[in-house]
Amino acid sequence: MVKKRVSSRRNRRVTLRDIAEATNVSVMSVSNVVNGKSQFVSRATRLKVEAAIKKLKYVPSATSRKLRSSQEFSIGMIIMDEAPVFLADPFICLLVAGLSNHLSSNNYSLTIQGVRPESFKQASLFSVAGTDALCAILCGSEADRRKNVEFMMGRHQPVVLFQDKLNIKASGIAMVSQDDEKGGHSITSHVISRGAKRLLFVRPLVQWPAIEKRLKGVKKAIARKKGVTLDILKCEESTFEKTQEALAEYLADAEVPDAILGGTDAMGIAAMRYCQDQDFDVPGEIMVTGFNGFSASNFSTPSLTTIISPAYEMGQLAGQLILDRLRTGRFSARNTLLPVSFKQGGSA
Amino acid sequence: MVKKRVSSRRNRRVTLRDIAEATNVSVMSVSNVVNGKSQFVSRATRLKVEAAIKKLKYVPSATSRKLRSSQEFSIGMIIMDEAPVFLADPFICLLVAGLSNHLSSNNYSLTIQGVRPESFKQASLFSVAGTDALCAILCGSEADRRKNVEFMMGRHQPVVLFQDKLNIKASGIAMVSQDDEKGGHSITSHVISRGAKRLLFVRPLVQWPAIEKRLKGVKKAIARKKGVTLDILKCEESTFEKTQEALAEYLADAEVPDAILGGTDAMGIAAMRYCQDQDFDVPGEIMVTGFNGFSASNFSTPSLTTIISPAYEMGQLAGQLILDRLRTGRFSARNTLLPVSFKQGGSA
DNA sequence: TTGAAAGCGGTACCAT
DNA sequence: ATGGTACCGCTTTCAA
Repeated sequence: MVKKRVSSRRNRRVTLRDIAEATNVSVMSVSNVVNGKSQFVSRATRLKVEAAIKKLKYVPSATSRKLRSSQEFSIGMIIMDEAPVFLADPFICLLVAGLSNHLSSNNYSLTIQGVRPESFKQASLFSVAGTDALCAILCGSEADRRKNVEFMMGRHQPVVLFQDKLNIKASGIAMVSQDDEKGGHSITSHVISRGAKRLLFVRPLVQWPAIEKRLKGVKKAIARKKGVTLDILKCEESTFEKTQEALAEYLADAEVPDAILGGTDAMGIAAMRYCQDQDFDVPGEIMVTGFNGFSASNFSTPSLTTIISPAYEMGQLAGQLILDRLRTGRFSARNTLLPVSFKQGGSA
Repeated sequence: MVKKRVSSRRNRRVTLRDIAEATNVSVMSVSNVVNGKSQFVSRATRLKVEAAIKKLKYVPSATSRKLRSSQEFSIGMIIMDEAPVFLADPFICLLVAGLSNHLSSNNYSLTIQGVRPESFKQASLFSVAGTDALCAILCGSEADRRKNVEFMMGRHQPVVLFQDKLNIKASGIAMVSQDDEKGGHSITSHVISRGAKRLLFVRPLVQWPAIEKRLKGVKKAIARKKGVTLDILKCEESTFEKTQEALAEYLADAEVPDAILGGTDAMGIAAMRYCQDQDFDVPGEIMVTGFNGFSASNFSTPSLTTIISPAYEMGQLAGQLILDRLRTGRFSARNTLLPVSFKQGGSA
């Protein structure tokens, strides 16, 4: 005896079958209508079905489609940060916007999550999200980052890493970065050409590969110059107040630098405002620069000399790489480096 | 004859059944191990299964679980914006971070998407994401917003709206806002108490309900005061340059205002810097204020007098409301208004 | 153009 | 504590 579906059960979701029964059409025809495959459906059937869909308020189940077709149409993005406010940095926000928009226009969705470094593997994204591929921006030591990457690859999904340079020989991973080293070099050369001798690089305590690369560029620019020295100041966090506190402590018993190189725009501006509060003239007595300049670099007086980041484009590019990889089975580029540009402001 | 699963098929994903076969245990026991229900599994079985899981590199399928359990463990968030960079405003970023973190700690994931007003209904989030509930922050006329909300509710999911005040009598919707009217009132009263007579409110062209409420507060504060006037300047976009352009045009043939009230911090700072470039003293000749103050309000000289927004808390609260609603079937609050606070800076 | 049946990979439910 | 089986709602596949 054929089991009859109890269609009167309350609160049951309306399914393709309900539409099929209501219209005396097969489930497949309904499916074809829903998916706009009008080639396989007669006009009469389509109209009948569309009417029933409207009448019964049918909403397709994305999950069922995913399960059956073994595709998630969804990408996960993990943002590692020590602070809970993982979207505080405009760089991250632009990156995510670029990624999200590219995916959206290709009918993919983006699931995001911020995680603290110590609880990376517990991220609910991994257990509950259902993704076709993963993106991440990681901090920490190379060993730590490598472990986390291997964890992601253990999920049998392609991985795109931002702002990283891990040397991993696997076809499932790609990296998208901006040329931080060049940026660090440019901005340092600039202040040196303006006469700075004693430089101070202000950086967050946390190890971000991007910051290390900036610093590398800074050192390279100094290497050839006679009489130019570099101090490095680590700030516990990269907030306005913490940066100023750290700088105050440093200036208490160090010679005043000629130029302060901020690891980010926010740190640069915090430093600049502190110097001004101490009655130093910027850039007359102390030059100050930022990094990853967005609108905020215009907020200060003088405006901040900084390095402009292609963050939005990096997000877009990552989306493109991922979708191509899902289609073709291979990454068209494994290691992309996008150019940055120098922005002259009034602060250096 | 029992159909035997062809386990040699290449590239097939490893499933619970594979683990069950490999360990001579039932599928359910494997499931119970995977879900940590150790109450139902003997130690010996558990160990066997765990070993096989590691060996075969089993990764659970979130989607299958979702389909079977009729829960998505996922919330969607739609951010309506005319600009593609939908995460440009720190208010949105903090809101999203608060929401995401709350959901994550309850093992829910967050899917986000920015949409332009005219393509709201086509958002891929609706068709491909698979969510239990929806959040949104909308702009546009009340009629437009209402249509979009009705569209969301047509998906049979709870909806939480941020910064809105639509009067909708349905149990499936809740609203979470900050007290923008009070904020507008506070900041206006402040500049009036400092002697401002001619006020200029600078706002984006787009209709955000939050901006309308701020303006309402501004007008309320003025209503009782003799000799205080208000002009409203609409900027095409709320970017730095567009704000300054609009202001330049306004000042070309209007009397100089005593106070400029920025609709957001970014607009306030743009206005302030323009005034300073025109050699006006801030706050001596012109006072300037912002709204939704975050770290950027410290970036300017002088720092910006502004209204501090509980954006992160709003996100958290929305997460809490949603999860409660999914558990209990009803919203514990339908219309929440979070307090804002006044922040004294140097600009007014 | 239409339809019937299998099955995606889990969990609910019930029996033992 | 363990196992058998139906089934979540859709798409794939193949036959008509």
